[in-house]
Amino acid sequence: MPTSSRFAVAVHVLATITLRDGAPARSEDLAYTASTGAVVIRALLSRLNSAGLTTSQLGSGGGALLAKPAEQIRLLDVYEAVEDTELFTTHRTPPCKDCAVGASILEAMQPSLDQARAAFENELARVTVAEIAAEVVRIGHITLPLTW
Amino acid sequence: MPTSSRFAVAVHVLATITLRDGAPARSEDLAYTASTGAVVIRALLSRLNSAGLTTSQLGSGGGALLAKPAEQIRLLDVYEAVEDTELFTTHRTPPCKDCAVGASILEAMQPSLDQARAAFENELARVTVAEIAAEVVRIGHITLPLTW
DNA sequence: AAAGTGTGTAACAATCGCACTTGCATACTC
DNA sequence: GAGTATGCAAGTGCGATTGTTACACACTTT
Repeated sequence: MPTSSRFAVAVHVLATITLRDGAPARSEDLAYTASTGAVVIRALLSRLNSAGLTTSQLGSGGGALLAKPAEQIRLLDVYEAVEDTELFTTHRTPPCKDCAVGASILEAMQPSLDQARAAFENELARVTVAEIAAEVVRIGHITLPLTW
Repeated sequence: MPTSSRFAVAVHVLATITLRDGAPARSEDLAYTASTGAVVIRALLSRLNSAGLTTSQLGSGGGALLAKPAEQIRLLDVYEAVEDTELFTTHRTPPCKDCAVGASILEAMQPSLDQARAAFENELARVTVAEIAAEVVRIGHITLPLTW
């Protein structure tokens, strides 16, 4: 039930773009700070674009930009844009329908799992990319605007 | 990230043992209701044994038993006994320490991630195996004691 | 004590998703 | 038009999960 590293990297990328304050961020530069490859970042940005969180400018001087203010991007939005898998994985092959327990175990568990997921998502909805970016500035004593 | 079905299967197994009401459950039978192999179940039970949730009886008529009342086994206990990975996965290779954002992004995110995880775990701590087993009985109109 | 039963564990194959890399087409800016 | 940056396809490597076979060990029953 773990997340991929995409979520953490996506938050990293979005915080970085936020602190660029309007200057486009190239995928190659983003890849450098995130210690990964430019193609990985572009795949990530492709998901963020589809979710309406970022846009991309082609050509010289281009790069990634936020599609809306960082204050309006919640970590939950990032999570949903980037994660494919469900928080809870059930039986690889469905349980035996002819067994007393197997026939209803999934239905019996579902409300509890849904509540756990809801609590999880509520917390991610309470934090924005802007707040993460502010924390980065506070912790790292960064002087804005961010170059690299 | 590849996700594990162990948690769902473990709850299934524990609920089944609960409804057996003291009669040992063989790994082979547990494997049948869970639509998997006996060795998979035994590996699962090995973890549950180590966590003090179940015990095993060898020999003829043997099988798995609860180590304590089902009312005292929380879903959180099962989760911790069975899941290896962290809820959030961070960068595969740590972010660039020489970059303004890379140097502090993990520290900046951590409080938020911890809160989400805590909320998630709190919900799992509120439900017991006994309650799941009772739900199975209610939904499936099962007549106790459970045979197979 | 001997036979039968069930667990515990090791070793190996198969599968799947993630991450990385290369290469190239496409689109935009200067 | 030259240069730059994204978008995407294809193939590799890796690790975790799951499934399978095999076998040693321990306990119960007769």
